[in-house]
Amino acid sequence: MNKPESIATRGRPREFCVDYALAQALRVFWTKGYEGASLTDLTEAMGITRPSLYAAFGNKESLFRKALDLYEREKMAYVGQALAQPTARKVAETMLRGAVDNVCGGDSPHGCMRVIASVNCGPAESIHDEIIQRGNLAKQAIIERFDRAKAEGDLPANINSEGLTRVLIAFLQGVSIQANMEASREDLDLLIETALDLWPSA
Amino acid sequence: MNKPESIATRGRPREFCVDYALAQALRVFWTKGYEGASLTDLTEAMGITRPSLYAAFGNKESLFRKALDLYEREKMAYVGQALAQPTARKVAETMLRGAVDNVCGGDSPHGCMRVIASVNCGPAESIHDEIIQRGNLAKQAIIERFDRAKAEGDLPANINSEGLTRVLIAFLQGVSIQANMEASREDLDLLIETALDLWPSA
DNA sequence: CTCCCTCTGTACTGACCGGTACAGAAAGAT
DNA sequence: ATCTTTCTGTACCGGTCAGTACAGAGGGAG
Repeated sequence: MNKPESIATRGRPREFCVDYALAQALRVFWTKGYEGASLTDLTEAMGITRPSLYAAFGNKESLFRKALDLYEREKMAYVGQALAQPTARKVAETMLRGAVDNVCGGDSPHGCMRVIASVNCGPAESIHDEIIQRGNLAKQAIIERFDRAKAEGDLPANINSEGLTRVLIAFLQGVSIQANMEASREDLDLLIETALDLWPSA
Repeated sequence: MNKPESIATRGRPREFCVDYALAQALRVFWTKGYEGASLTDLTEAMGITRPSLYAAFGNKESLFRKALDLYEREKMAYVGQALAQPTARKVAETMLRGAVDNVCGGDSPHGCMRVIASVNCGPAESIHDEIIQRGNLAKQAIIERFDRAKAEGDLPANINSEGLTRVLIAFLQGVSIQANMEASREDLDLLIETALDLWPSA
């Protein structure tokens, strides 16, 4: 896993695996946020030196973006699965359980990387903006899914889709923040079970 | 407001008002978090020099603790008011409206200082721990209030008090995070109105 | 007035930050 | 073998961080 992928190129071949290094960088950013992760933290975790990092990933900010891409691709697959569920309740349930799994998963750090990074991005304003933008895309997708659910009759017609979406997102953010505040898996399960008890029925 | 309080002491009198300076420090910590607030940010906002800051407040961490005390004393008074409401629904409503007011209040920054600081405290682990501890105190108070509500019959008996408390806290954290992600007051009002629609009735 | 005490601003410390210049090493190309 | 290209590690850059040494200023006490 930690070896090059060697696609026959010129010059001295890279001595580390870019994907593995990126995965390690993701772990660091995930636990410490953007500002909290220093280049020393990153290079030590990735097992490479500073110039190698800059040659392979550009700079800290573009490394973070690549790590965020990886995070959304691998760790937030449950969002897509959730949207594909047949009912609004199943959408919420899949998303909430996915969030808890994501946050409690074995050696994984605590909290959602997007939430952590949005608060902890420091002076890198563009990162904050990008996270907001990505979040708004997801929010829109959920709103449209709930609109469809209302049309299909598995959500009461008097429900405000955007309001319910913001509530669901608040639950997800609650999972993230409470996990970051040392809530156990049982605590988080209790949170989402109670949340699902409150969820509107058709 | 920016003048000393002069309680007749020996030595050269302090030339600034400690309370005013602390209020300014609170604004900086609130907007930037613990790590994000540099001593330069703080001293400029407080209108004093570094040695004055250290003489009056100890160091950055103890200044933060004093600012956090001030925050909880002045900006989170609505929590106590909420707990004194006659019904569980009123408790939740008062708390949610207070949170939105707190986060949207005029020149005030965005997001709850405790949420921001808990994520953004960096290597100062003791601050993280202290915030968790203070949060747990509030959580326990809410749990007990909901237990009382169940005994008084204004909350269904089959409700799990701790679960409902975690849900309410998740709503509050959602208000904070979504405010930090540039949600408008209308957005936050929509969030809490929908949340209150879901709130259990007796 | 002189002594003492505490605050004031200037100017500094060592450590760390993100980022890079440079020389050498390792591969393909010729 | 030599050239070119790209990666490697060392050692450094200027800037900023939290924190402080020091001398002077301004007050009460004697």
